[in-house]
Amino acid sequence: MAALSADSPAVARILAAVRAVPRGQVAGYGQIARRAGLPRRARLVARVLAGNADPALPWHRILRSDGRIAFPPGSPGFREQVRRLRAEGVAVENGRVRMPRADTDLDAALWGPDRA
DNA sequence: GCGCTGACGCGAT
DNA sequence: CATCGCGCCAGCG
Repeated sequence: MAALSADSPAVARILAAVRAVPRGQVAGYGQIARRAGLPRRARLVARVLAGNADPALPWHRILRSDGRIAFPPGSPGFREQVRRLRAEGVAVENGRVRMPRADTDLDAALWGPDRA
């Protein structure tokens, strides 16, 4: 059967975290894992997405922590992801996306919102 | 049971 | 800012 237990609570949380990413926005694998309550499981997130069968799942909004597309440049998955992101208005340059910093909140807390 | 591989992450160079 | 190397976890031969 499924390599990954689709009914596993961990997997369910991961999928939920992925679906929680708003349209036109992106998130990192590690970020998703963290939101799912599974720190250090970024690779697990990747594996879950690889095995997903839900066309409604916004898997294309998931990128590496540095904003880079996880697929090898030029590969089918790569092009498809770029295509979907651009369709949502996300600027993709050279296979990468400007990430709004995972810790903007912390930065604001330390330096102040008007510091920028 | 062991070792390789991968849609990862982060610090060091 | 681009690369390299090492660490982490889970699936598969």
